[in-house]
Amino acid sequence: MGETIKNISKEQIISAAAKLFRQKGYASSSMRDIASSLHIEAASLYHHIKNKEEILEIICFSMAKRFLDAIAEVNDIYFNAEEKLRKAILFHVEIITEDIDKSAVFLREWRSLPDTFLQDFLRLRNQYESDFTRIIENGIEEDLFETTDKKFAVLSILSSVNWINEWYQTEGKMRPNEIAERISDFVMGGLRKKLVTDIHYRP
Amino acid sequence: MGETIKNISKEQIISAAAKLFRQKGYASSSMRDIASSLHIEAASLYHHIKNKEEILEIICFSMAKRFLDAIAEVNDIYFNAEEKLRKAILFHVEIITEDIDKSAVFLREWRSLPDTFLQDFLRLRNQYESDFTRIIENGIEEDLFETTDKKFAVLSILSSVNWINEWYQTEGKMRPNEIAERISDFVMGGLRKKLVTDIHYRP
DNA sequence: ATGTTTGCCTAACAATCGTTAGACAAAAAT
DNA sequence: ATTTTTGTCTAACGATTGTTAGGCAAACAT
Repeated sequence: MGETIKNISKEQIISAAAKLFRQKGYASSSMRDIASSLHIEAASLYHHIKNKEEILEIICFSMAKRFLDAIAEVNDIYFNAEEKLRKAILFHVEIITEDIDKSAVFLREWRSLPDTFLQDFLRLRNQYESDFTRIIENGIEEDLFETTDKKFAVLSILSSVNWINEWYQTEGKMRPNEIAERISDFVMGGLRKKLVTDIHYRP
Repeated sequence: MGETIKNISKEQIISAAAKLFRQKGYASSSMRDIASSLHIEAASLYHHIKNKEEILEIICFSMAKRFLDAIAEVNDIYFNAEEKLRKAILFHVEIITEDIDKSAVFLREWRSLPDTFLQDFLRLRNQYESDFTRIIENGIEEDLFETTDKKFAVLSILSSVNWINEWYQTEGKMRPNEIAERISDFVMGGLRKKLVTDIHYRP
């Protein structure tokens, strides 16, 4: 018969699970589904992982870490608020497009985390949001941005960036930096041609 | 003992289900969960509905109809593209805030629809998107809007509007029309103070 | 060469799932 | 007054769930 040893790694299990979780959702993906996508039996998974919830935890928290590390880097390096915002958006898009499966799980399936982990997770998510908000605040202080409601602006920006997870395809022709640029342009106010200030515009 | 007849309506079942589907997701909400939230037994549900999937179908398609009717009304009544866009956003926000449970299911849980219904559902969703896109196109023709990528603008707008489902609370102080106004303002380019044209700005 | 560890397997478990059958009482229709 | 319909119930079904126990062969350590 075939080899009995296939040496599946923990990372392979996580990736296979993420792919399924994205397609069918966490609750609808069984351990047998995950196992058979790796051509092993469900019981074999437990040699590598504690249980099903651990898989979800690892995906959600590793992605959270990536996002938080990215925005920390932005705040370390750049000073100008617009540069910061553009770079933050670029990093965000890059992280999402680098692994659409895991980022889909991060964005959608975190609700299935057990209660204690859910609280930690939401803390991290709030941290990320407030780091983003800080950038907008910087922009306002620098007299670059103008917005009535910071919180609102951040949520609009993040929702736009997160939405790319719904339609992005690796085979697609649009590269992450193109996507990030278009979102940035749009966010910076690209849609409307005539602003109030344009009333005074003289070429 | 107590009354044996409670006369639960189909709509009560749908609402109770929507509430649970929002909290725990479709797959993680059992028929017994739905039943016990109505103080009846699971088997009793089947006097009112065909099966579990039917509940999801009804929620998803009734919400889809609301959204499509709303944007059809916008296109019937208004002519100016900015008015259209603002009204379309207002209706969208109103529909979402009117029933956060059902709209959450519409936005998140449609993936669990059986294949045939899923295709119909996505057709309706694309219809809505292209109705929205048409408004942006109108705006460009009217020389009101300026955007490199229409599809992109629409997706950004819709994602921003849909995101309110994540944080909106009925008890919150913000009314739907306030929310719609802020989103509209933001979308119309409220964030950035200094545009390229502002280089030439002379007060 | 021998013993230990690793990585898979088969088999089974209790729990829970959606759903159906059939009984029974209240309400409505005749 | 009798029949029919309606809305619930209890009980059970087969399937599937996450998980555990225990076996066995390959790989590794000594």
